[in-house]
Amino acid sequence: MDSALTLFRERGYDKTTMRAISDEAGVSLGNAYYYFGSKEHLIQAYYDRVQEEHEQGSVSVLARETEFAARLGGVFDVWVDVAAPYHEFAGKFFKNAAEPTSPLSPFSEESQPARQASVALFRAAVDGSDLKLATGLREELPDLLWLMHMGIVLFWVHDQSPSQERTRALIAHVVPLVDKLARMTRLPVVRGVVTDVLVLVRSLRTA
Amino acid sequence: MDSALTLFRERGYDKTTMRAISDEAGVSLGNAYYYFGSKEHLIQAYYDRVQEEHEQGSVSVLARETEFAARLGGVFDVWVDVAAPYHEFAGKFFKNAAEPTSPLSPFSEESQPARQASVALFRAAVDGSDLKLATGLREELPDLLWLMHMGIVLFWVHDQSPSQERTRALIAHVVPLVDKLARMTRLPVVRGVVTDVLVLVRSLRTA
DNA sequence: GTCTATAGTGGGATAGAC
DNA sequence: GTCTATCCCACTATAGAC
Repeated sequence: MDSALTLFRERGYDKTTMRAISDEAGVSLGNAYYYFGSKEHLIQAYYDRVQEEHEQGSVSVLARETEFAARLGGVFDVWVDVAAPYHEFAGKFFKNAAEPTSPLSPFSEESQPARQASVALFRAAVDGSDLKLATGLREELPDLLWLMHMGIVLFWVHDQSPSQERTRALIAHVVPLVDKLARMTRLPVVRGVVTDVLVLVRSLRTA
Repeated sequence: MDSALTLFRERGYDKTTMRAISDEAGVSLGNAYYYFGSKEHLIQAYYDRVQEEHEQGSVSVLARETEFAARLGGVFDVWVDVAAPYHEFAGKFFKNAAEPTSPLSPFSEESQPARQASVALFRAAVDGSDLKLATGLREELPDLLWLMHMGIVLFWVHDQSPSQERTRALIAHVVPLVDKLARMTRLPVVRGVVTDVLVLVRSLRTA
């Protein structure tokens, strides 16, 4: 995995052959395939690394901040920081992850552990905050925030601005909005809609 | 393109070789490559076909319905109908479209015409309806609905239920919710949030 | 400029010996 | 578990017909 990640970074995903990776790792081609079912499976290393660093990087943010907006924005920002080094060929990764049958898909069975770890991060951001929510929403909100995170990732992958500053601007704009919306959920007028959303989210999850 | 689409449908994308496609079309392999730079370029045929049929199929819906929810749901449903025959290999198509550098990406320069045509469909759904909106929202809403459409497509690609009934259920649940939300935009309490969203959407588009 | 035929190459993936 | 040898097929190259 280390060999693969190094070479991916040096030459890009497409130009890195499985033969080069196995050579670099000092094993035979067949042996590489014994451990990794396909070239795409090696991308899992990148995922796992980003996921792990995202968790570690978020610790200090979540320890420091108490306001919901600061916690959420912090967690989003940390992801952009840790993912940055691989932004150039993240598109290739993303392409492979986008296929539903791929084990790399963020919605796949195989990536459930990573997904749950990520959702847990957002749950921590919510739970440790000052946020007061409509009843029932507290349970589902982390999933919705994870989904929003996926949207930000999609934006980031397409973001060609220097240092991905457009993505950072998006986060800076979106977070206060989410904060405002979340606090509005307790208003009587809004409650009906919140209930509808919760019913929808739950029906999707159970099927 | 017809040969390719037929074979993709019969055996799937991976099991269809370029040789088989060129044979089926009665041309040489080299000639197939003369017109299509790669196997993936043939997917463009599918993309174009769905877009065209989506427009055509939506005409009768938009002529028949006047209520916003019915018009929007109709347009969403028509897409699921026309895309259905190719659902099995749609994942391959989607994979291709997901790469930011790909001309097939729905966000790319090259697919701007198709994207605008699609947005126009949603604009028609809004404009011909009974819907009353907060000022300013009428202009941006079609773009937001197109984005929602992309979300539904994402769900559809991952949907393994028979006849993609989960996607249809999603549409059936989401449309009334959107209708409700859209009508709420004129309420005083909600107005502030609507303005925030509009500012955000506009700032993203101009950059 | 459009097309055919044929002969490659490269690299992802696999079979099967050990 | 590790290897070598091989398959398969997307893709390229080329030479030439019309």
